[in-house]
Amino acid sequence: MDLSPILNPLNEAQRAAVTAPLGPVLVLAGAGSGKTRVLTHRIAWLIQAEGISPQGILAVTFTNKAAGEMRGRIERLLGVPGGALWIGTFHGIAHRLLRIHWREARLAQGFQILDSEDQQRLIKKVLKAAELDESRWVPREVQWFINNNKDEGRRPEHLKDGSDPSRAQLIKLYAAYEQACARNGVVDFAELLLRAFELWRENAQLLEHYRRRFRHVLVDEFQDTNSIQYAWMRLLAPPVPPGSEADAAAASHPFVVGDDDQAIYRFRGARAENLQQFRRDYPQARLFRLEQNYRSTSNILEAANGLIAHNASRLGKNLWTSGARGEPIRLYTAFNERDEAEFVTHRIREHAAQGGLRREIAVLYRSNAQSRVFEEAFLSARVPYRVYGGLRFFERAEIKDALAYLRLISNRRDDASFERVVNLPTRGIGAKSLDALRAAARGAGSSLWEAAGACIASGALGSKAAGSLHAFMALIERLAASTATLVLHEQVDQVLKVSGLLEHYRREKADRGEVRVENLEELVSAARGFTPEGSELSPLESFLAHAALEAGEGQAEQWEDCVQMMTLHSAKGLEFPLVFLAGLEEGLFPHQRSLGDLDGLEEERRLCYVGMTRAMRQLYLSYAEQRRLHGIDSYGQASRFVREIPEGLIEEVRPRVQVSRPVAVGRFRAEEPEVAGVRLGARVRHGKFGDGVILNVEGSGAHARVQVNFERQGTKWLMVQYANLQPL
DNA sequence: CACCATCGCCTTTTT
DNA sequence: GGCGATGGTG
Repeated sequence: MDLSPILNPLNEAQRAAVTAPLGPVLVLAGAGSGKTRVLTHRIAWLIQAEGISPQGILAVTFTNKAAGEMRGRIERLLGVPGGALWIGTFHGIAHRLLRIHWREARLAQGFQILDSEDQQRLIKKVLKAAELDESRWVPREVQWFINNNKDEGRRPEHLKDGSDPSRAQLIKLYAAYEQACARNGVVDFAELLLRAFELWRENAQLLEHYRRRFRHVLVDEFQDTNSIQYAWMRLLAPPVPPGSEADAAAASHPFVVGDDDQAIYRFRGARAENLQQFRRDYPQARLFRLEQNYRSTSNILEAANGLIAHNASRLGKNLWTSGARGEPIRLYTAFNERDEAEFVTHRIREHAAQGGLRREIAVLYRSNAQSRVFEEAFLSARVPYRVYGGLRFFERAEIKDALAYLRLISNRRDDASFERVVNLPTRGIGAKSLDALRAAARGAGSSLWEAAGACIASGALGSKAAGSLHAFMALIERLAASTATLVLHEQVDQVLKVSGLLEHYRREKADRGEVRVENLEELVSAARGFTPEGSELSPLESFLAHAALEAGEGQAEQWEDCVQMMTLHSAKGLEFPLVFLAGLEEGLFPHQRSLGDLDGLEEERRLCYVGMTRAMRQLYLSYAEQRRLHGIDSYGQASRFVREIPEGLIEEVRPRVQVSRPVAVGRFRAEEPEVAGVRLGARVRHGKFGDGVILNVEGSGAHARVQVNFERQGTKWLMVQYANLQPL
């Protein structure tokens, strides 16, 4: 067999990792060092050189995008379809297992998946049922508590309240939420993982089956695994205790690849320590380091190295490149966020004018909300762009409405879907009737659907409401029966029409409704283009699971040459010749919420590192001195990350004033504030409130307002015009 | 019960 | 700026 296509493109370190003898392997791979290449070539190597069947290989990634890419690369490498390989995200693979073994996992057949919004809705319902005040028990926090415990593998019965009454309440809520999920036949993201773990832990035979089948488990982005994912992998590929070499032939061979400097998912329970844990659990593991970067110029790499060196908790490595020094990193200090967007637009047009492709360009930002200003600028300058993430297709309200009908058709017990559409379009089933239904369902421990049937039969509802409800139930039953024989997209189409949903949105006010109708039509074509996989599910069920697991990227148009816009998180694993890293301001990036804690700050720094190392040839950094966010203006300072980049690598771009040394902290334009003494951070005296410090400035001229933190009175918003502030 | 206007709240990142 | 809760009106 000719192995040269597998081995030739590799450098020495890569080749060593790819051809490592069977046994546990840990690859520490820096940004741009060919991590994905090593993973895919290892798989090809296993198949072609070691003679491993593709069926015996399980490859796990974190995003659907990465999974798709890996499958494509392997197919190209081997020249055959990689259908037999199990490649997917942790969630996707867990889902696949649970579909096959729903009985053993004690799940409902045809269980459905909650996305985080669905989960939050359900939590709100649980709170309501428990008659708890949402201001005291914030749904987000309850959600966090539940998910966090699931990510650590803890069920309510494992938790101790430590005689803390509010903790005790949270534990109760967790338990109540679990019951609600079971009643409704639904499963959230964290549950997929935990359930798949418990499935194996509690079914020795099943586990044995999969251990025999998947001798080769490859995990990408290992620094982003959480406790339960690690435990799951360890269960599948258990460490061989020293001295039991006799079993070596039957051993599993985990091959994990990661980079502690790119750990950016701590907020959802990821534990970068799993890299070290792996070395402790698999002491015989071979360690490979990939430190040669093939992506970026040395300027960019040095800057990124310099930045990340400010993190204390690192395994440590030194990325190097033999490539050219390249152009300096450019820093643009924008007047405000619109100026920032215009600057970027301008540079993009220059790039295009010189024959560059727009798809070579990425605009990266910390949070999705920042995309809007760029979109507006690109729109008016007619720069084609594509936004990744943000409001995704399957997360749109009208799509979720349609999916709720479909879910109800495939599972009557899905209360969340029931509530969502029982009165949409309005059919005379109001809050009162619903209250009665909920009470009945709670009393009987049944689903809303069952309670509805019972209430109609017992005459517990008014005759009008009972009639409407009956009509609704008949509609669902009719749809279920009449569409059962249709192909998927006709099924979806029928549901949209017969339910009245399409008509409802058609009648909605002008443009808003129009977009929604278009989206609903898009849903039909999505269904048309959908190929169900696996035989455990009906096409409809399969489609619904797909909708939850893969929220679907926004408007595609992949063939068009577009500027790529995305958050730093979704940029991981990608590379672009030209990168704009925007919004580098204290409070925005690093984000306000991480300023207080060191671990959070280090994660933000890694995020910045990830962003910088996406750039191949050119990197632009920018920040705005004034930014309007959530409707209010505030003044910002350059992010500390800018200052942490070694001097001499950055060149400041200043169309108005030439300043050589960048980023003096706390500097403001002299001409900006129009009222004397009204500057951020200035001390002022007020006739009534006493002395204070200016925290924020909003508006200008006669409408200018300032937020002042008074020593005695706390913070207040004042009209500059009337406040008569004395600068101190 | 439906519809509309208003107010007050929050606001990171993803499967 | 966007959402849900709330309250008033038809």
